[in-house]
Amino acid sequence: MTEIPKAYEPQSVEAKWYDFWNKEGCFTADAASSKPAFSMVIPPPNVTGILHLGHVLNNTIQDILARRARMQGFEVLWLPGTDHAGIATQVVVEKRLKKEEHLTRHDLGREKFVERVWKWKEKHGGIIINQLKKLGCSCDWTRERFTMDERYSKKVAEVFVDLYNKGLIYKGKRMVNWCPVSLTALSDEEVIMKPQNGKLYYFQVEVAEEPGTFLTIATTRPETIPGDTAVAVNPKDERFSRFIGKHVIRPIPVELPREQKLIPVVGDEAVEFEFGTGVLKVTPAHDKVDFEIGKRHHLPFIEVINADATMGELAGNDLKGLDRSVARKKSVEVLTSLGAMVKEEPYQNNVGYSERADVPIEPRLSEQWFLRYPSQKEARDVVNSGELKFYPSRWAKVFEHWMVNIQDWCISRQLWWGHRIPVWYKDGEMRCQVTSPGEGWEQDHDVLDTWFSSWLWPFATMDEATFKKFYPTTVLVTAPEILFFWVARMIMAGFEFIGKKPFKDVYLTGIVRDKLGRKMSKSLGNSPDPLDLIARFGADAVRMGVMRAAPLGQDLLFDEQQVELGRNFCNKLWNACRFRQMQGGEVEGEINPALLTGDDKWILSRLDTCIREVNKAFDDYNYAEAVHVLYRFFWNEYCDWYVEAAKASLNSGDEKLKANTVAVIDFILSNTLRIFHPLLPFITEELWQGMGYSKDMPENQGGKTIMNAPWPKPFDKDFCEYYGLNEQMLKFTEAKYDLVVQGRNLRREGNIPSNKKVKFVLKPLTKFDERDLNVIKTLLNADPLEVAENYEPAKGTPSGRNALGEIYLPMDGLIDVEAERAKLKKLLEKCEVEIKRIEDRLNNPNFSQKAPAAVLEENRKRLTEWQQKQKQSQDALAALGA
RNA sequence: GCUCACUUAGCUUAGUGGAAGAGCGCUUCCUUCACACGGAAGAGGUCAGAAGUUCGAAUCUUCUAGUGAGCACCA
Repeated sequence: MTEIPKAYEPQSVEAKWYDFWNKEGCFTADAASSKPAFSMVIPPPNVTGILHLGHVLNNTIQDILARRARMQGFEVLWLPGTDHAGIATQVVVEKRLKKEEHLTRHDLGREKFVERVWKWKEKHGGIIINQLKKLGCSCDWTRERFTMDERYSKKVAEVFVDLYNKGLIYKGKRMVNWCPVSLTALSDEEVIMKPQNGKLYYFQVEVAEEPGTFLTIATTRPETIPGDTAVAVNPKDERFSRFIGKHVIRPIPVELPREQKLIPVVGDEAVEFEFGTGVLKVTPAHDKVDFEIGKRHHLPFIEVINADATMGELAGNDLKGLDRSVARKKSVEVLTSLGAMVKEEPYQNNVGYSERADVPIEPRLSEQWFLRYPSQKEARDVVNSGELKFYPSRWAKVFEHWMVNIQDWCISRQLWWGHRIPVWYKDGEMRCQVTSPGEGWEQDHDVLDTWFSSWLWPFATMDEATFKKFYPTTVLVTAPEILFFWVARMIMAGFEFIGKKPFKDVYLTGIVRDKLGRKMSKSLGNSPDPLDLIARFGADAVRMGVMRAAPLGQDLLFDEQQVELGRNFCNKLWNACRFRQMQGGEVEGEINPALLTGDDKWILSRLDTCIREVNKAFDDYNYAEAVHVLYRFFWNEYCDWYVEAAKASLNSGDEKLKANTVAVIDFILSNTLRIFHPLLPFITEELWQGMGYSKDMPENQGGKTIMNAPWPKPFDKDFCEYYGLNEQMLKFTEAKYDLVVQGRNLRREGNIPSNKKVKFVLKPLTKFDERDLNVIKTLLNADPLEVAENYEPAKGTPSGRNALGEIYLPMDGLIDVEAERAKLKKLLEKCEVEIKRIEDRLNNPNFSQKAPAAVLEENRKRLTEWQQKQKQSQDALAALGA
């Protein structure tokens, strides 16, 4: 590192290193490697997708996992790719077509339109991939896949044929969720229930057999009256059971002759006494529950709503052609004019909305393909037994709940963009096979639900050699929103088609919200653009900010301040390395144990703790904790204490001592950079190379890139012995720092500016060596630091004390005996309270008999400490005079 | 309606039975030679409420209140 800017400038280094890694093949997995495998498949973003903070969270976690695993000696595959996203993509291209050429897809025709989508994909589909690169994601781009790749598509068709042959896929006319905008069926998972403020309309119908007798019916959908083919009551309902078997006169369409308006009253247990009037109108063609009732009582199915949610011919003269919402108002008018309206009241209910088009779905009778889920038992067993783990574990329950209530999956979509259903028709004959049976066979017009291809992602993306080495994958990292859409289905597919689970662990991230706890959304405008954040703060800062804010198992409240903190941290790391550079000397010299100071040993020991804690946090997928540990170690322990203390040695004039200190610094920094690399890949590479730590190193020791440097290991026993790391030394050093804090406090209380050198007196109660005294002097900015075993302070000299000794700040003419006395009294009070509390506890026979020995020991030790402190304070108070 | 989370300092949160911790923010001081994207010292908490178990509860149990999510839905 020659020219070192004062502040870290991420913009100038990120692209450089990403290109370097990519060009050097650092991300490419070797299927022939003898190293143990670590593999992940990326949750494929939609090709239409644009990077949002959810992706950042998700992919940063995966990148951390991948980079750490590489450093730990695994052969890592992180397989990237994109999803063709049926509806989403088709809608995007259709909109564009309409805007730019005023054409609909029907104007172009199916073949031409699909061609257009492909062209669009080639041109715009890679945006999100490039964004992931900006974030630093170390995906194996040589293996990038798309769910409509030729090989992948073939696999999808084969799976369909296989399931068909097993009798799990069937075609049937059923009630499906119909999206009147996209004009396609949807699966239950694509329907979102939303509360609506609507109205409950009460109208009456005359009983045909008893003229003058009326039944009142409550409904939210009066426009479906023309489709009613019965009225249902609960057979146990004494108010109405006598009407069962009779008929009522359906009021709409008004123009029909009386005999065509007669519909039967049926008895069905599904009708609830309490709701509305207890009388239910039954519209078998347009409601799920009514469909079931209709089947039970063999009622006719009259379709009165068209595919586009306008009213059909059978709705009658008053309603036909109207949109469903207009028809609702119109039907109320008609009922009113007939004198059939009783009342309407405000009513809140839930209505299913199409996830993509955001309009109410229409339950619609339609011919679709369905899948009875395969390998359900295996999927449930593997999760229940803990053989496949969810993190956090509560998601396993949510998974189980869904599996228990699982419904057949409607897999056909009336779209053009997607995998076409591999079924062929000719002369009323039907065949299910991957390729056309030959001349004259026409393929089914529908395509498959996008998720029908996504659920094969963990293996359909892998070639034979890759599969052999890397399946099953190690861990899947994804958002909980797609637990049912994707995760559950992949588990079943894994068992059905491979006979093995697709991944060992599933880590479900939180949902990213804004700092007020609201979901990120375009309409709220509270969703920051990650690329903008990267441009302003750097990718490392964004990664750190997001990771720091992600508490385990909970949603993440994002605030730009977090990213700012990440940037500040990078700057700190940068400057700490700069400080090392300014010391000069040999890079990574040998550490001589004989020359180690207490501070050196302390920071080495803290590094060891840091490595252990970070490893545990990463193994638990606890990223916020890992960041917290790293932050504490590097900023609070290394920079705030060690570097400041080391300045005493560095400026001592003792060249050997200085060289040894620099060697310790190099050791710490080399480990720090490596342990930070998964989180902060760019800055650590820049510093690794710039500091010269890569120099003369073999490739597997980080010679080419920090990516290949070994992951730091906790120290073993021999290491600790060799360098003299022990508990006693740590305690001493920490007590030394405590004395410093107390001394600084005196300075603050005495209103002495921190940049002013001032005389401190240390009255030692134990032996300090020269270097320790020098450190205390440096840290206190004391000059001189007088050491006097028999120091007799003037009355009122501000003081602090602990087991190592007493520290005084003599102040000429500014002695405030009262203040010092008050301080000591306050301390004594605290001592009394604590001593009493601990004594009471120890004197309680129940406690001393039942508490574990370690706890007892701990309490006794604490008691001694407080008593010692009490004694010291009493002495000091006595010295002040009464 | 059912299920599951969550409630600790102004904010975001760590803490699964044995002295209430962190970051941000706040107060005061400091441009001293790595860093003002910085340094130093502080203030701030009846751990949502109640009852119980225990020698001992932020932590376990039960109830209550609030917040959030998922599932099921009544026309």
